[in-house]
Amino acid sequence: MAAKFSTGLDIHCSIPYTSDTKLLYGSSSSTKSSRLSIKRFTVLCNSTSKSPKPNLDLDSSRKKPSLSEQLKPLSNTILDDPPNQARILSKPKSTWVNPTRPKPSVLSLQRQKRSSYSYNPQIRDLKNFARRLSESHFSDDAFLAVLEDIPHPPTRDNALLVLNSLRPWQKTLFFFNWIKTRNLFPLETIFYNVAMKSLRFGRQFQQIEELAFEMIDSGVELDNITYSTIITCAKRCNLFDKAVEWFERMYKTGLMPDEVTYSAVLDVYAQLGKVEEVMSLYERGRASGWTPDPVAFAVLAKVFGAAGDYDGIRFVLQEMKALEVQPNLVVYNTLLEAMGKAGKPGLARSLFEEMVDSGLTPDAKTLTALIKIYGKARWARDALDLWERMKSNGWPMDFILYNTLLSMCADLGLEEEAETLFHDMRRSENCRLDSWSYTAMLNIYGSVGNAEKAMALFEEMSKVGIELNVMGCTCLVQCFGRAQRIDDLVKVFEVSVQRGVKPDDRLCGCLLSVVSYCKGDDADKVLACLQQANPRLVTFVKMLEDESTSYDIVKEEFRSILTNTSDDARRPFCNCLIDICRKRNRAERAHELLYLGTVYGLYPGLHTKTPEEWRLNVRALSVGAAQTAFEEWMRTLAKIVQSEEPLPEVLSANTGAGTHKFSQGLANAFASHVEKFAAPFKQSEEKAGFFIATREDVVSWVQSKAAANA
DNA sequence: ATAGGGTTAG
Repeated sequence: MAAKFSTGLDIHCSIPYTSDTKLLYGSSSSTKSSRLSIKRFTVLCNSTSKSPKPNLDLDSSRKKPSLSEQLKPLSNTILDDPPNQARILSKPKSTWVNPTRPKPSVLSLQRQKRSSYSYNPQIRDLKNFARRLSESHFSDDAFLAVLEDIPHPPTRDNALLVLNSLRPWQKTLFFFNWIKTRNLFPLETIFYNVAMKSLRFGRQFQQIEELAFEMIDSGVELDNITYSTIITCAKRCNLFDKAVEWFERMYKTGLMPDEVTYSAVLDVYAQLGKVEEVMSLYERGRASGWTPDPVAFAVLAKVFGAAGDYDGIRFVLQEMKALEVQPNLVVYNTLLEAMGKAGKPGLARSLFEEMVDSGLTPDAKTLTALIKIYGKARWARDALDLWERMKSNGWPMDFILYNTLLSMCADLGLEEEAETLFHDMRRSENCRLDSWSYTAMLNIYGSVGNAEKAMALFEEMSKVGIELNVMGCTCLVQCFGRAQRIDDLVKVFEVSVQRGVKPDDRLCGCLLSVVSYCKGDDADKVLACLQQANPRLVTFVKMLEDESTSYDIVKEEFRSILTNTSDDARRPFCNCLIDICRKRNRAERAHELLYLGTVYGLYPGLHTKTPEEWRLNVRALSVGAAQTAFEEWMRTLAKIVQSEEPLPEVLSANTGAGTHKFSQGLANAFASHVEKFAAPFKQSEEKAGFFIATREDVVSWVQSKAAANA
C-alpha cells in the first residue's frame, strides 16, 4: 500500500491504484433507467463472465495511437524490405542484390572511426585563450579584436582546439564564422560537429539545423556524428518529429547509421513511450546482425520501465544474458527503476544483489532507486538494512538520496529516523535542506499527526525563505485537520494560495476528507477553502445533502466531476463523498455513490469470487465507504439466501492489516460495524485484516433476521 | 563538454 500519495490525504485516500482508462468502464444497460432499486446498485455479486462494456470515456484524449499508426512513418521508409535498399543506398553493393541475403541491414555494424588527435604543443596557450574568451563579456567588436590576438596562428588544428573549448554557443558560433570568413583552410565535417556540440549544449536546434543545411549546400559530408548530434539535440528540445525526420533523411542520402546513431533514435521513441516502435527498431537491428551494447539495453529498459511492463523488463534481462552482454551500472540503475515502476520490489532487491556480486559499486542513483522502491513497498527492514550498508560501505550519497531517505521515512512512518537525518542534513556542509527536505518532514508530521512540529517547521520555512509547495500545503492541511485545528488549517491554506500555490486535486481531496469528519462551523470553514479551489465540488456536496436532488442529477454531476479530476484523486473523492453522506444522514445516497464509483471503475476488484470463496475487498475504501459496501453486500447475500441460490463455502472481507500507523482504523471500524449488525463475520487470527464467515453462519443469520422482521 | 547514444526525488 502506499504511496503514490502517502502525503496528503487520509489513509483511505493514500492507497495507490491503477490509473488505467479501462477501469473507467461500467455497465451501460444498468445505468439507463432512473428508477431506483437495490438490485440496480448491486455490482458486488455479478457474474464475472459478463464483462462490463464501456459507457464512460473519461480519458479519450489520452488514448495512444494504434500500432499501425505508430509504425507508419517508419514503415514508409526505413523499415521496408529489401527492394528499397536500392533507394536507400546511393552506391548499390552486391550484397543487396544477392537473393540469398535474407534481411536488409538497418544499421552499420561498424562504428564510425574517429580521427586521432595529434599532440598539439600549443594546447596550453590555446586553452587558456579559449577560457579567457569564454569567461569574458565582450561586445561583438571587442570579441573580434581579442580574436586577432590569438596566441598562435589559427591553423586547422589550433582553430579546432579553440572551437572545442569555447562556450557558450554564441561564442562558438561567432568563432566558427570568424574562421569561415578568413578562409584559411576548408571547413571539414569535424568543425561542424564541434560547433554543433556547443549549440546542442545551448539547446539551439534551429541553429544546428541551419549549420546542417549549410553543410549540404556546400558539399560538406554529414557523418554519423553529425546526425547523432542533430538527433539528440532535437530530442533534448522535445522536437521528436525533427529527430525522426533527420534519421530518415540519413537513410535517404545513403548513409547507414551506426549503433550510436541507432540507439539515439531508439531513445527518441523510448521518450515518446512508443514501445512497439522501439521493439521494431530493435528487432530490425538484431536481424541485421547487431549485438546491442549496454547503452541500447538501457534504452530498452527505460521504455519498459516507463510502461511498467514487467514482461518487457524480463525480455531485456534475457536478451542480455543470451547475447552475453554484461550490464553496466547505468543499465542496472535503469533496470532497478523499471522494476520499481513495474511494482516488483523483490526482484529489484535480487537484481541489486546480483549487481553488487558482479563487482559493481552502486552510486547515488542506484541507491535512490532502491530506497524509493522499499519505501513505497513499505519494506521497512530492507530500507533500513540498505541504509546501514550505505553507511558502512561508504557508498556515495548526494542530496537527492538524502531527500529520498527522508521521503522513505515518511512512507514508513519513521519519525525519529527522519528527525535524525534532517538534523544531520542541517549540520552537513555538503548538503543543504531544500524544499524537498522540508516537504518530506511535513509529510511525516502530517501522517503521524504531529501538529506542533508541523507548525514549527512551517514557520521555520517562512523564516529561511523556503516556499511551501502544494504538497507541503496538503500535508499541513491533513495534519491540522486531524488535530481539529481548523483555524490553523485555514491560515495555512490562505497563506499558501496568496503565495501562489495552486491547489490541485489532491489538496482538494484532502480538504474534502477534513469536511467529512468536521461538524458545523468547522466544516463550513473548510468548505470555504474548498470553494476557492474547486467550487463545483462544494456545489456537489450541497447537492448530496439536499434530499430533493434526484439520482440522475447526482449521477451526471458526479460523472462530470470525475472526468475533470486527475486519475489518482478520483477514488479519494468518491471515498470522502460517501463519508460525507453517511455523516449527514444520507445513507442511501452513500449507496448510490458507491454504486457509481464501482461502475466508473474506481473500485476494481471490490468483490472477487472463486468457487470456494467470495471476498469483499475494502482495503482501498474509507471507513464510510467500507461500511456502505458491507451493507450492500449483506443485502445482496440476503437476497441470494432468500431465493435459495448457491453460495460458496466461505465468505470473507479484507480490510488490510494496516502497516501504516493510520491505517489500523479501518479494521477496527469494520469490526464494530459488523458487530452492530450482529453479522457472523469473525476477525481471522491467522490472517490479519480478514473477516471470515461460513456459508452456514450467513444463511442462518439471514434467516433469523427474516424471522425477526416477519 | 575535449567531434556522437543511455540512469536519480512527491
